[in-house]
Amino acid sequence: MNKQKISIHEVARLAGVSKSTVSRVISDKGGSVSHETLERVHKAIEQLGYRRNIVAAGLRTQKTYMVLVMIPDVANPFWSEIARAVQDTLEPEGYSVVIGSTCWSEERESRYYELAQMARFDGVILNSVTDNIDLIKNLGVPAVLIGERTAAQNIDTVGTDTLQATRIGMEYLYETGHRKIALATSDHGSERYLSLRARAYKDFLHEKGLPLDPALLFSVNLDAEGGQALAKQLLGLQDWTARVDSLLCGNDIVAITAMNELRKYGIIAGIDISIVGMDDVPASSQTYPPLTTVRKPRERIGVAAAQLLLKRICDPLGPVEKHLFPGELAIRDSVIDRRKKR
Amino acid sequence: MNKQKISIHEVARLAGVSKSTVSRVISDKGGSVSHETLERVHKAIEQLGYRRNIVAAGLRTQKTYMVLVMIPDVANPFWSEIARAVQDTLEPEGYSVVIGSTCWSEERESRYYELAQMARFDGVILNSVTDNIDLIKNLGVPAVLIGERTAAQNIDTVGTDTLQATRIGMEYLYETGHRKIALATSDHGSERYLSLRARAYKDFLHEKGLPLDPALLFSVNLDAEGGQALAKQLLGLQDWTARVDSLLCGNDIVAITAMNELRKYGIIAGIDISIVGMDDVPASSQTYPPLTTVRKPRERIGVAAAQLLLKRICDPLGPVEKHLFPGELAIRDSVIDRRKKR
DNA sequence: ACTCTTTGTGGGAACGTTCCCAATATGAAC
DNA sequence: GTTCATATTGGGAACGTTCCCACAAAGAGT
Repeated sequence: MNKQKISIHEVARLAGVSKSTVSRVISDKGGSVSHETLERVHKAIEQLGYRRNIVAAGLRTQKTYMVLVMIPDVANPFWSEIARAVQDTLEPEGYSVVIGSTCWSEERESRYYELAQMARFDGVILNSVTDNIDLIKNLGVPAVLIGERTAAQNIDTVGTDTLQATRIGMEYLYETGHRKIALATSDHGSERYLSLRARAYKDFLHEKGLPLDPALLFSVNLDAEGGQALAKQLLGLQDWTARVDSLLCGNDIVAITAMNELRKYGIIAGIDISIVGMDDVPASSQTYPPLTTVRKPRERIGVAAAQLLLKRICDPLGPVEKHLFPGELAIRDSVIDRRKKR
Repeated sequence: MNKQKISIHEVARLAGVSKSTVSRVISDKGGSVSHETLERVHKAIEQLGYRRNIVAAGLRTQKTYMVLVMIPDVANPFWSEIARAVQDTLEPEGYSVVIGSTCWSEERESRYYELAQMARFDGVILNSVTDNIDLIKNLGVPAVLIGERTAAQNIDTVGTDTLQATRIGMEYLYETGHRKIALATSDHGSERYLSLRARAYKDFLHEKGLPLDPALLFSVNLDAEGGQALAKQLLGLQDWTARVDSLLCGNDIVAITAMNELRKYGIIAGIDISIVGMDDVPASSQTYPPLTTVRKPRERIGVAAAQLLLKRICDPLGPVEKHLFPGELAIRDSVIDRRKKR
């Protein structure tokens, strides 16, 4: 908190130039300033300890060069790695990236939506739990969605191909001899994971001529508590050992905590039941046993989201784009090879 | 991107009042406006789809009501939980909290320092790797440090009592019969963890009359790679099994990855070697075996940091405060009870 | 010498909001 | 009726920077 006001006026006075010249020296756009004048201004800046007020610049230029990345769960490395990739991509372009943590809360989302609407950010990259897609569309600021939303056909979107990712998890379980596969996904947002993953799951079962047991479709929060709940629900399923030989989870956090919860009851992943995660966060290779999972290419997602946002900032009226990247299997030790038993 | 300019002037015109009256309606400070006028203004706002420009308000009031939390490793739940506590504390006070992820990079820190200096944030809460403490002191914006820095005696600080936290880890190991304790800490920042934890470590050994083997002081990055490096360095230590019976790690991430790395060589935590972590992040109870660790009260840290920042914003010249909270043991299964063998 | 182009500089106004102060009206107390 | 206090409103200026446009000077070409 400087007691002495130091704006470009004071710098201009000391350097013996106009405020326009000072502005030309300090602003990103610049302009022609002679070398001699440049030095005089820089010396005055240093002498006075002047610091540019970018709020003022932002008001004049209508640009803040700040981008908000709204992520629902900071503690999940999946999201933090996406944020990092966004950062790596946007910073060289002159943008500062900050993270808004929404904690899966619609109220917290609203708070950041308000900031975005009120000229605080030049763009927003987000994953959202809101059912009110129009809210995102009407932000009045360039936005890129991470993760498929069937209701968001006219918002730029980047993500993993949920159908394909779920499918390769199912395929791997099938190929390793599993026939009684349970699916654990999320009921956040009515048209989200539930329908896409459930669809892939049902399609696959149908394609292989396997029966669909609706009770094997679990809906839990995609966090640690959800993983614990999943284990409990599974154990509470009547005659579950006869009905379930494997579990495909909506993310690694759920898979890991379910795995550890089941161990408390003597049920060991990779021995008694097979478990497959989704994401391939760093922790999944650190579990015991290491978790087989479907890797989501989060760096690619982050980079693509950032690039799409840059494009949208340059051309607000350009065509909507959607980039879905395939997942890939990361085979570790949590899946039993049941083919030996056939 | 509205094509039609809608500022308070347009609202005022439609509502048949002055811009001052519109400002009184929309601004946080408010002012007296008759009920009838209030409704007219609100109707005009809705009709025009007006959105307040808080960048403009920020320039006038010299306040943005945004607080930056700079954290070095978003993927470490320790930091994300602190950020959440900060958020929970500051949001009801009218501040919006955003996270700047520095990724242990001094260059990235600098970037956010610049934003802070240039009037973008009302306050900053940070952990920092920079050796240039004056940089933080001269931010010109209220700042609260998380984590002890001996060089930062005149910056508000909140953290865990590193000496005490290290001590109770050592005590627990000692009481369970360990006499050859190795310490893994970080060399980030020359006066940081290394000296405080090393000091507590050396003091404790001295107090118990135990010999100090300098080779048992490991310095690694406090991340997953560091944990792997730690395991390798330990195994590369000549005659290590005779020299080390336990390992106190600088954080849980290091402990967990070291534990898993050692397992690859048939060395099992809780059976062949004892391992204690630091932090008690959620993952530490999910390991196999679950990790004994020193819990850092991150919610308390986050709340205290936020409160200290509020105080600093209100009174920039008030006395410097420092709050160090004690760690507490979270005893799980990674420590061998060696007392039976004495 | 004259014309054209480029470089460099300065002043004014814009950006959108808030706050200060003056003016007016109303109500209560004497 | 007079005085005082409060509620309400409006206009101007401030906040700090950028950009537009005008002007002057210098250099190159004819």
